[in-house]
Amino acid sequence: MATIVPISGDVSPLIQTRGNRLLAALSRDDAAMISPYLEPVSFAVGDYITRAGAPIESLCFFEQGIAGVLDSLDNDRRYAVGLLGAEGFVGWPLLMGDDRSPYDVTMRAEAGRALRIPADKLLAAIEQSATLRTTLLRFTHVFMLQMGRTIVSSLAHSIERRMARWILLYHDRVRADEICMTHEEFRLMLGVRRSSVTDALHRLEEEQAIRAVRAKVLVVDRAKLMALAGDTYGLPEQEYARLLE
Amino acid sequence: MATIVPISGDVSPLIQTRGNRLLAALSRDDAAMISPYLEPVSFAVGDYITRAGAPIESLCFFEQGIAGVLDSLDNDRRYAVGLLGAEGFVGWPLLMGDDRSPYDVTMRAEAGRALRIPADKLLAAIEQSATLRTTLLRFTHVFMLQMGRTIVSSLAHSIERRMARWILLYHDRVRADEICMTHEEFRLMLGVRRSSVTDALHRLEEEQAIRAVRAKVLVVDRAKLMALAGDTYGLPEQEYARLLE
DNA sequence: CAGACTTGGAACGGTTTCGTACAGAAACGT
DNA sequence: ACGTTTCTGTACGAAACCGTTCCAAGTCTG
Repeated sequence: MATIVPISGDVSPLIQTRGNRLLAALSRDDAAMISPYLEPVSFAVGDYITRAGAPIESLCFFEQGIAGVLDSLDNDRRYAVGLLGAEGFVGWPLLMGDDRSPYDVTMRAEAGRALRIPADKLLAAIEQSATLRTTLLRFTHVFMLQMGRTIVSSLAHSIERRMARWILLYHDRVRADEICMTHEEFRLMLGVRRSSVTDALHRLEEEQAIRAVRAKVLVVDRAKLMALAGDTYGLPEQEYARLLE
Repeated sequence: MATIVPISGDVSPLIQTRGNRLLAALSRDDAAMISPYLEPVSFAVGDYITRAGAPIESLCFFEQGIAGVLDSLDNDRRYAVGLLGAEGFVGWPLLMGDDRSPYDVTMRAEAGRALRIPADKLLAAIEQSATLRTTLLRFTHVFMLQMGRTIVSSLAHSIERRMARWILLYHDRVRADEICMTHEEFRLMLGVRRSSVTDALHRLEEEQAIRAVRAKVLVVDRAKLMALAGDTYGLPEQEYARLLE
């Protein structure tokens, strides 16, 4: 069941290499500056990387797994505002002059592996190196673009089309066509009731874009998903490539 | 018609002083570094400050007026992803290592006045001063928080409640209880059809939260609007106060 | 003043989505 | 093996929202 399935259709523009892509993009000097402080950590699905309101004590550069960035309303329901994997890191508010995390960040879909660095070490490093700082800020910027597209997507598109987008975002961040996602997981992303998820999944299945089995989604036709997502998918990914490669 | 009406109910936490609040928050040194390059400009309603995809040649610190940050889908419809006024500036992607603007930014509701600085001058300045850089990044961070709340708002709330939120965001950025907003303006923010705006406005009027006259909304009961907006309003504003004052 | 344009109000049927509730199916613990 | 939990499918009426169209009222222009 944990079989690695080759990626279907077009290849995901985001995740190609092992390890964290931001770290891989660093210059030799920048990498040398922070690597002594990087410490490997792992997370199980559901684990919290940060909690809303808590001080940021360290930053995590993911090597595997998917982190969901969640905002909660009235201490009640929670909604995803974004998603990231091995292309990014968690703790960006620190670079933006905030010492607390505004969001819950939790592992989703698959277990995570990351390199963790203490906040003070990284702050010292970006004070020294403008190129390091720029690299990290560029990722933050791309994440902001993703948030922007989440807004227009939720305003303009039906549940089915928004679902296609989220599947793509997950697909980009796993190394297989098999994505572990329960309906409840989708509910978090889409902010809809669980049975609407069921219906939308069935529609995507009828269109042969995916196959859904218990707690899993199989990407069958990536091109079809991209057609459904329209412009709500793609731009942040292109910008990542342009700015960070 | 351009009469200045005193602000009703609780005072807006955002705009109290004249001039740009970020510039006002700068240290003497930081201000001295950039002020030689600041040049006053004005914009009419509808004017573009930046266009999506265009290189960022200058940054604008608003002193008056409201700027809407708009994303467009399939070169067709446009949707607002955020709003800012004299508490912020336009051109933040430059600080994040991007030289192009991802969004259209246009003047809304009322004519604008701003101080403009060439991109290269500002880049040089933030290279010199970490405090200047932090101040500007903090605003960007707060803007990101606003985007996050726009996401949860559009996922969780009805048109009426989302409208209450946008009215508050506008209210904070004008110096009166009179806000110039056509139904078409709301349509842009809410991503709904124009007649839904009409209906929602009527409901808010019935509840005595606002009064709507042609092309204008009068804030009558700010507390009621805040109750409707719930947690989708307030946090970014608090964070602005915490980080920038 | 006359015509053009912008803004707002109302109505239609149709679709999407909601809230809720219930039941079957698969996985899990013991 | 058994009960329990998790995940999924389905159904119901109700509400929200949609696209569209038409018209009235206000504003602007010449």
